[in-house]
Amino acid sequence: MASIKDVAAEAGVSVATVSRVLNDHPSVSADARTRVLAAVEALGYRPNAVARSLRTDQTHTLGLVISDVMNPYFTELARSVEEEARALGYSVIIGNADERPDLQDHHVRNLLDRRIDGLLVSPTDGGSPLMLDAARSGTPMVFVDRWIPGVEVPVVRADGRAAVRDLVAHLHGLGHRRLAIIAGPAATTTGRERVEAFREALGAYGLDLPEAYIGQGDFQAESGRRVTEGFLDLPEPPEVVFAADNLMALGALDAVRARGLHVPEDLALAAFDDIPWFVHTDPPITAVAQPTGELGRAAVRALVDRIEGRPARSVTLAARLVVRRSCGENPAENRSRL
Amino acid sequence: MASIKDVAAEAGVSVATVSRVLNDHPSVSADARTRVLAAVEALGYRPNAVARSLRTDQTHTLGLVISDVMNPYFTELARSVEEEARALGYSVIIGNADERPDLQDHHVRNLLDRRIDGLLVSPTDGGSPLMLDAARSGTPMVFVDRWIPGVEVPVVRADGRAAVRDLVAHLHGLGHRRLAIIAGPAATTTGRERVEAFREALGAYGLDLPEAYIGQGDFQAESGRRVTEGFLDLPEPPEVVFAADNLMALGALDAVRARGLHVPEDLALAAFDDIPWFVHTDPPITAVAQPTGELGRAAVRALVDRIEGRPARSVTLAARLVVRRSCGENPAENRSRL
DNA sequence: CCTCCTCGTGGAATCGATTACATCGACTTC
DNA sequence: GAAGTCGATGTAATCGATTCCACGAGGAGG
Repeated sequence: MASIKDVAAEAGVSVATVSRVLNDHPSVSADARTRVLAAVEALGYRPNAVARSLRTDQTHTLGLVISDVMNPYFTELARSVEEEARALGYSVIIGNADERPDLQDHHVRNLLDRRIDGLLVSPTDGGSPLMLDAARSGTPMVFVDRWIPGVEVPVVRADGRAAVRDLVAHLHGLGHRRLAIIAGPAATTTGRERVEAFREALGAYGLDLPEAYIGQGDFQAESGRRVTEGFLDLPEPPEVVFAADNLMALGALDAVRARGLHVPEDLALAAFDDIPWFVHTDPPITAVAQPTGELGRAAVRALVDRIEGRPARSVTLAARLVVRRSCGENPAENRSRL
Repeated sequence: MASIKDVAAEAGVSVATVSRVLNDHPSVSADARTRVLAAVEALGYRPNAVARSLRTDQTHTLGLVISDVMNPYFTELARSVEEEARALGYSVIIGNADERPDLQDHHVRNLLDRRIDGLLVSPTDGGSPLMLDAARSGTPMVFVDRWIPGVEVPVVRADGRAAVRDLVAHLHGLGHRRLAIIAGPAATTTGRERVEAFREALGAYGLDLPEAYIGQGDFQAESGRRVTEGFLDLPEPPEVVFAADNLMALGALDAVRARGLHVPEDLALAAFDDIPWFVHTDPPITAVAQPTGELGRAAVRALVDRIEGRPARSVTLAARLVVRRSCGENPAENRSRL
């Protein structure tokens, strides 16, 4: 592969001049510029990004470590992150932690070794020593979706509180009184917050959330299935199950169906995170929708602000309720909604 | 951030010795080794992967350019690619082409500039000059899922021919005679092949595939919807629609439902590519399942073989039919299948 | 005892870029 | 006409690693 020296030789100038042309530095004669450009063209020269990064100490690369690529929510997040990053002149390297702290650490270390300019993380757990180090050591960092309390890092996330209140109002309006939740891991902020928001919203209607109605999931479909089976085995099963993410909702749907029961007649179902597939399930699933694309874009903007020396602010966007048919039909409510 | 010089100073040895310890070169005294290791620990030193890559001309990184990350098939492929690569000591940088040739080129160029060790591509189109160049220029390369005919690059893919025959047998057994297909872009191999396999299988039953029953899609949901509407508007609409990928099947489902019609009573539906969500749609969708994970792993193994100087072979794995309820029920067939 | 290996080690070149500094000619300005 | 300025260019240092080569010490073999 041709290097800058080959180009310099071909154009009959020094490597410094070639570099100047390539980085369009002002003081290069028109003549030299055209000769260099011609040589570049002739040799099919492309600058070596590795060498450039070593010298400039910038990789123009962002690292994104997410908890689970197979989860459509994170897929969409990753996509919007890459789009915005590209628009700002950065590439993105994605690391999939698969909800495993050890894998998360592996990716963080790998990205740090590659000297990425900044790190976007949706932490799987409460914060490994490595992550805390990274945050302190000065690598620009932004948390997205989930975060680690007590760490001085901007957070970009959605607040589901209001939407969960709307959801509970919807459920209450449909006559449901025994509401259960499939929670996410307590080690994650989203895992804890969603339970809290749910409990708080129930409180507003004089309902409480008994221990038996809090199932411990791990954001994967299988746990949704397991927890739902537990609920159905209760002497007094809940009337509604609220899954704290989309995959666990899927598992819940499975569990209900496996018993020959139906949603919403036998058990109503709602989920946190809206995804395109929820329109097509049987029945379509009512969900709390996060502004996923906007989250990804805002996170990248915040991170690039930090990288380029501007102050980065935390951002919180509102989630909203999308009513479909999985909790039952109410003639008074808007039912044209898909 | 500490460099190898700092470690050398701290340990009282030369940088050469530090490097030897780090790459466990045999001729280093036990004493020097422990002193270096202690210094590494004390300084929290991590080798700079950028510098290392510049010197060794290896990045231990694979590039993966896929057509559409939001498509669950490719998400799963990407996941298995990353897993296998990690097991073999490589990282993966994913580029999402979004079915756009210009974006595909952008990513290929970017990855080449970063001097990745090898490239895994599922080409969006028939082959841009850039891609052909890359293939010729010696960068190890492997095509996965889709490929470009006439280019000397190993291909790892699934052969759906037998499964499509099984599908047509299934449909024929259910009494369907008017079968239509929503094809993928003619620029892609999978787009063309699936139509061919379908036509061939129909031929075996004395059925043919009229032009009117071949709808041109682009592997995105919206095109599935549009084509299906076209089919439904035909004077003699088909009894079955076979979508050449999962997203177009989703669009087809939408279109049917939007007219107040039902699958499979009014129109049967089958898809190429099986995904977890097909179990949960209404009705569950019959699909040709590719061994996606195995494809990803085989592709990585082939690519790493090429990178490390071993010969790489093309691999073709068989797809299989998964019967669900979207084509109608047949008492004679296995219906316990989800 | 001398020679020849082997082992452990350090010095320095190298990878491919960027960039500070020096140089040189031409032009302005008094 | 001398001094200073400015634009275009080249030389060489530099980034952080790896690795070739040289060198000295110590042991084996004759």
